[in-house]
Amino acid sequence: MIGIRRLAEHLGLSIGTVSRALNNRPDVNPETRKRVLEAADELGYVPNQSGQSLRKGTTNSIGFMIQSGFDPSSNSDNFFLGVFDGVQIVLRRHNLDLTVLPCPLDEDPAQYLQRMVARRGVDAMIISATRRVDARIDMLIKARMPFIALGRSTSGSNYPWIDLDFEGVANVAIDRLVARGHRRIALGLPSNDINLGYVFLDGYKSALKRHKLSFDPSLVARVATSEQGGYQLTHQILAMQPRPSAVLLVYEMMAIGAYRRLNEAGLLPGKDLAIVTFREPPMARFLSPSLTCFRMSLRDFGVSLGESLLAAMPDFASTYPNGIVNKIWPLELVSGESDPFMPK
Amino acid sequence: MIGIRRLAEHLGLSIGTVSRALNNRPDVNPETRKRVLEAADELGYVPNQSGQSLRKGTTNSIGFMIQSGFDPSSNSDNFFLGVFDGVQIVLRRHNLDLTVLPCPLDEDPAQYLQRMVARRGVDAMIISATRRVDARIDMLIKARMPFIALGRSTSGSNYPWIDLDFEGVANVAIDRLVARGHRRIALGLPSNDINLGYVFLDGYKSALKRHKLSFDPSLVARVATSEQGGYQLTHQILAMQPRPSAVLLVYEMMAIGAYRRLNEAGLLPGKDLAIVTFREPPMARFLSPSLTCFRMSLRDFGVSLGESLLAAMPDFASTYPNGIVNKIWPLELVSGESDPFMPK
DNA sequence: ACTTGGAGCGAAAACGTTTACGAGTCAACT
DNA sequence: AGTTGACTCGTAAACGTTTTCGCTCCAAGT
Repeated sequence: MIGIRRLAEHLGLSIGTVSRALNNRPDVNPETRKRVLEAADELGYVPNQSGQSLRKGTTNSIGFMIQSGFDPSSNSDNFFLGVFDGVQIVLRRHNLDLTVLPCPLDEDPAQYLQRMVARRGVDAMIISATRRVDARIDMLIKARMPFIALGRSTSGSNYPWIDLDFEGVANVAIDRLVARGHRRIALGLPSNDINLGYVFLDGYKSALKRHKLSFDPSLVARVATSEQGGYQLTHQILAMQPRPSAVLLVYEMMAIGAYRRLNEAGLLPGKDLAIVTFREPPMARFLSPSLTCFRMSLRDFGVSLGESLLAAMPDFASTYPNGIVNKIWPLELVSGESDPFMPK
Repeated sequence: MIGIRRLAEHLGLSIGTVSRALNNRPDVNPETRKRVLEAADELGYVPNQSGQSLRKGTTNSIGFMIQSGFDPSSNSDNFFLGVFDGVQIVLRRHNLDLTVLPCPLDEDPAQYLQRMVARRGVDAMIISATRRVDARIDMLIKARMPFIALGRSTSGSNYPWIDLDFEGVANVAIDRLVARGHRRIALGLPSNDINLGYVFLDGYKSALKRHKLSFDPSLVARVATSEQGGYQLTHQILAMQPRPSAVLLVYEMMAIGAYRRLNEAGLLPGKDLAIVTFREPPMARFLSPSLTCFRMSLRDFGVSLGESLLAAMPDFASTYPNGIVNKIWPLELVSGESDPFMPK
């Protein structure tokens, strides 16, 4: 493993000059710079991460915190793998590396993040699964660590975030259901403190209002964001009098549970209960009837996430001069057969 | 952000003593050690990662390389998230952190790994999606970086790996299919160089041999490890004369495609073609008929992975004195309805 | 009383970089 | 001819730790 010292000796130069050559400083002869770069390549010199960041106070890597383990509220498909890819497209352009930090299931997310931030192992942070009140946000602001949150929160005041368009989706979904004759539309929300539950509810309410339908709190259920939750929710719906004719689900896995409960009762999704789900589950097209849901490009989303993060980092403020950006990511309707026109 | 220097000043001690106190060295008064620890806690001192690893040559963090992006041959989110959790259970016991390194889709995995290793940002590596001949293995050996591979390979000679029991699964599956009357059993393998394809084929062959069935190469197809691949494979099977009565698929997503192709042809999985799949897809129970497949505990697997890695690290050889360990992880049959007894 | 030894601590070097500063050379200008 | 400035490059300090070495102090042994 070769260091800058041996590289300099090999070239007959001082380590200072070699360093400047490698870092594209102006005050080095183009001739020598070329020699240095060639030698570095030949000897396989790679700067030592620790030495570099100790001196510079910067690590050239970005942390992406996720929760590890089987959290049923996590997405069912390759959501993160897709997003990582988009983020990296942006980061690689600036020689930044992405390191994913999976918070163990049994550790408090804020404490885990605290540890990671204090170690100074990353220059900036992406946090996911944002809670309605999320201690991590105040913490990051206080620690002056640039970050972006994947999801809005009521914590903090003015910080960068990017979120999916839950309100838009709720509105489009309700519009569609109403147009198809539905009036009593149930809503399945997550039972935990994930903020999207609140935003989704807002969209649901405002859409109802536009259609001059009254809001009935008994139609809103907060259940586990899993197949189990969907099963249980559908069980409740079947017992309601009068029974809702449609249900809007925020998590795709819930739809699977809903299908199962209906099948068990000898009922048909789309016939006895219309179902619309938020994000497209990977098995959407293999469900029968096909599920009406919403679709997004994970890679594009990741790219946008990366760019918004860089805009929040002082070192890149010149290339991404947007400052603090808050963005709402749109989704596209995938029309299925799980919510046909209501039979008379 | 407070460093050891200011911590020492605050205590009226030298930084050497403070460091020794924090690191549980013997030559420090228990009284002062207590004072130091309390002050560190109070002032929120956390050692600077870069300084520490520059001096010690060790980073206290383990890298887990995965492929980011939508590589259908890679496992899904849920697989890795589950494994991460298990790995961390072990690592946290030794104050090690897990950092996941997602290799961008468009970068050569070996080069990416090279970069990560040369930067000295991690003490050891876990690599996944092992190829039959995998440049990463020789590279890691040459760089003297402790590692474990998730999957066997023909590269290298004696290195730690842990792999799923593909041969066992293939044998159990074939036994079951044969017992149910099937004689012409097709096999769906990945088209890329992932090693499991070869191992799985070996298991398939040896099982056939045990049952004194001849091996027919025209029955094994190498297709994309995706739903598309399964669709295409089933398409081929339907055109065969005589048509195989069963198919054994190595990737769960293939089963989805198989179901779809059969449905399109007006045929029924399990009736017109028996289907058995390797690993349980998350939607296994919602397929109709339910899929016969194999199940494993991701967390337990992760724990074993973590322990085997530690055994390969010189610093932990005393606590995990197994040396280089190669392990085959068993899976459990989940009996479904997709491969019933063959009708006469 | 003198040595021995251990316990506890401070001083300083070292890890691999980057960068501020200064020194040297040489051409161009006054 | 002397001054100026641009262009290269070397020197050395600094980043925050850990660890080796040696020093002091004091108790215990001779």
